[in-house]
Amino acid sequence: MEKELAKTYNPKDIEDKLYQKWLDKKYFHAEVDKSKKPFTIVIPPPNITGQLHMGHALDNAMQDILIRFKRMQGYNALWQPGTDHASIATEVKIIEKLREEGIEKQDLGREGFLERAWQWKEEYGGRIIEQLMKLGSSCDWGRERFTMDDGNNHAVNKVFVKLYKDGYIYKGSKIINWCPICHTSISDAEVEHEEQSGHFWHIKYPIAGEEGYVEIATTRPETMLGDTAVAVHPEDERYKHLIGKNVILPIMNKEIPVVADAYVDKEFGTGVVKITPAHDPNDFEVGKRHDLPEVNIMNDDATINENGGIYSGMDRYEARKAIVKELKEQGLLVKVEDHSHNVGTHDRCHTTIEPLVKPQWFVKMDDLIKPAIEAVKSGEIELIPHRFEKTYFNWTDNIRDWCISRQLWWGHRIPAYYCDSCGEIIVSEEEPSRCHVCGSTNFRQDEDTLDTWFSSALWPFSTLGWPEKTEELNYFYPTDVLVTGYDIIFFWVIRMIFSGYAHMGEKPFSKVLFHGLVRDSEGRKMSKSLGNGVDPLDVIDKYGADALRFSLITGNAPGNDMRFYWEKVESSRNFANKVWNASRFIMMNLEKADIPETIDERILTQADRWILSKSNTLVREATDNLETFEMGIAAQKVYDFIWEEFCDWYIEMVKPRLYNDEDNTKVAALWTLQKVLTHSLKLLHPYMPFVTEEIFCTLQEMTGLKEKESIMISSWPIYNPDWEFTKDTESIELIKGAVKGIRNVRSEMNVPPSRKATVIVVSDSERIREIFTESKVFFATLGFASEVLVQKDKSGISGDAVSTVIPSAQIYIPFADLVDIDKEIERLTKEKERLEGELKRVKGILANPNFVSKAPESKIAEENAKLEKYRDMMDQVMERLQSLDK
RNA sequence: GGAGUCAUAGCUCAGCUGGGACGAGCGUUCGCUUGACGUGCGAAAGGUCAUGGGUUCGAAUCCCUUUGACUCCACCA
Repeated sequence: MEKELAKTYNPKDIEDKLYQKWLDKKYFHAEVDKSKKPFTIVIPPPNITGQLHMGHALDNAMQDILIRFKRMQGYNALWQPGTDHASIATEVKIIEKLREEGIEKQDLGREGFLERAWQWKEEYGGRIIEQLMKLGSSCDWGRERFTMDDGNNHAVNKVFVKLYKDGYIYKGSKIINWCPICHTSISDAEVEHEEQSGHFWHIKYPIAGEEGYVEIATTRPETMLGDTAVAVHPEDERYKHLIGKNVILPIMNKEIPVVADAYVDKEFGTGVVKITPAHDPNDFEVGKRHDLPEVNIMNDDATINENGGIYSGMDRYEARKAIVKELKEQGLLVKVEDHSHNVGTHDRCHTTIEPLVKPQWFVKMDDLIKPAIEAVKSGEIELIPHRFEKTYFNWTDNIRDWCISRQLWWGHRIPAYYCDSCGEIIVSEEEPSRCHVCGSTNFRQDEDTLDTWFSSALWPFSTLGWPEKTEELNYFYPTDVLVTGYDIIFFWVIRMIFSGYAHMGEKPFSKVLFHGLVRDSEGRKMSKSLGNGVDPLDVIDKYGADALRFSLITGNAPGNDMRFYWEKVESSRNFANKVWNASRFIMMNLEKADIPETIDERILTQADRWILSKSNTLVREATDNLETFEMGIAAQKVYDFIWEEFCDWYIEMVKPRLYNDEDNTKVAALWTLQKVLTHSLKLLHPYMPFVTEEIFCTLQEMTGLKEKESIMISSWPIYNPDWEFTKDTESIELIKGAVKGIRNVRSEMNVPPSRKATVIVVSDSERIREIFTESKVFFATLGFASEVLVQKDKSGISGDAVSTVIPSAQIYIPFADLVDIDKEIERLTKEKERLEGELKRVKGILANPNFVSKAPESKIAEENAKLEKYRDMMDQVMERLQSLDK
């Protein structure tokens, strides 16, 4: 034997070696080949600042499973990899690092900062890729892309200019979400709403020129510095008389009008609302409707600016306190109530966002989104599981314009240029040479960069070469499946879909497969602050990538969150070890024999045909499950088959034949072992690529059967209709039942395997007797029988035997000295009661005229067969009980 | 205020389009140096499928109610 497998499976010995081999052989590489059907997945590009976490591990394991499966099926499978510049996340990290060196971002200036950022990218950008490799990901690394590489920059600029020219991108002063810590605007999708307990301050605003006042209630008293009106509902009888009059804004001592607007809820608060158009999205709208001035009272760091009078320079919360204090002193504070309300925070830093009016760039969404809605509605794009369609439509139906400008440096700089002399805005891919209005040649490029999702929205086609008309684009686009977490439906999935239609005229992918979050063992989100994260690399180090992958995709339904358990990884590792050892055993036997590629199928035994049949069914089912993305179910079936049917039953059944050189069916056993093992390894390969590859290669070397030099390029097993051996399957299931019965009896009586005994099978059916006669040998190894007698009647069986009943046969084991008649009666009585229950159920259902008339025929036949079976068993139990009674 | 998910063995979860829960892993109990594997083998205990209704010959599975847990969306000051 050239190669030998170690006694226990050690992933560390083989994983890196095999991955390197795959890379060297370029198995991951896909070339355009019109003779083959493409299957394409684009990776959700991980962040360059990122460390591999469990979410990545799950996401990539799923993609790798699909890609490997399709590759083996003969598709030209491309898994397109790459990384994301992740503008704000990266910029924040770089700023943190600079601070450690005592440097502020501003000190470096834009150029200097970007230099550092690229350095960072060079240093860390490759790390996450190496980590993905550890998982076994079969990405076509030669095609790796980055959202800020030249091609992507080109794509981004082209899209921006095109959308601008077509009127979909505009610049406008609107109220946006401002993060006072990150000093940038953020989109609605980046705002997280947190329930916070706060207060409701009731404040008097005196009516100008007359006695009295109105009482308003607010959660943010500091914004009153920027109030430019108060509003009441037009139909509110209490305040109708005030409409058109003025009130005096306390502290600022300025007159502001009372306007009528239906936005005001009469029932809520006092029914009078202060209007601060520059600092509240609703008020902004009201302000627009009533043509109110917008008074901005805040700086970018959320301190009060010069418009805030004496509060100028104070932080927003400091100012709040001071203002409340002042109102109290002036007797204008009516009361303070506790109040819990939703506060918008930045999803990155969790700072309370500040709505501010600022000039920003937006994408007009109402028309662009239409094809994206239609695609999912019509089923052209399928979301799996379907329930996410509701989430999807919830967002698309309430779509708002997308704020795409960010006040950051790391990212795609907006390709808009301002003429120095006349201020004309020129949007173009290249810096313009002269102004088309005034002829000036001096321009200033817009300082802002684009939302990081602007470039990722183009990912499915930009990575394939767009805007160039590459043959890759032509061949691999649209891609087949997108695999991602449900948490980025709004950020990414929707934007890719509308972008695909807008720029390619076609969907970016046909299916989106969503998975959930990987939580810790207590169900909490894994997070840095909790310190409960589990590093996938640690898991790989301890148990291997195969075990990690397997444990992540089994035992949970698609789209559901799951918990991480070390125990589960361990059990997956044990499974890998099981496969390893079964293979080792098979190879130990194969090496001494010469197995032909095909054999005369007439020498196959019942057991051989049974396992071939089972394995054949498994091929069909596991393939079907994978086709419908039920990976966990497919994996579970492969696991059950290998461990139970193949290892615990078939291999054990076949041992006597292997140890007996005289047995002329030995070659059939070896042939079957090899065949079924190969099929099993292939079915398992997408989940456990490393262990299956190692075994497959060793097996090939040993047997000299050179199918392929790697399992990952071998062909996926195909269902063979000639291997449906129904009769043999029934026979073996009967034998299994008998063996189980014997083991049960022995175990209950505490008879150790070392004590052999005669097994007597009694059946009046000739067919049953034949089955048992052919399979006598199994009882020796599996049921610890010294000899097996198969007979028609009970002659020679005395009362002091224990027995077990299976359909159409009775099995006796004469343990003369051990038999405790009372115990035997007790056992049989228990069995009798069980059968009585079954019979009652079956008889009941068959006696129901509605069932008999309405249920499908097959179901009725099934129930009739059961009835017969239970009756037969019952007869035997009763007979046995009577014989013991004497 | 909308929407969604979950509630099945001690624990974590599977159970697809309705047809007996031979459910899975871990854990528990008992027994095994069976010539691949103790990361193993065999046997066993353990569930009125949250609640109350409905549809059906038949419901863990479909519909509604209630309770409890979670998540997402949302401009009620």
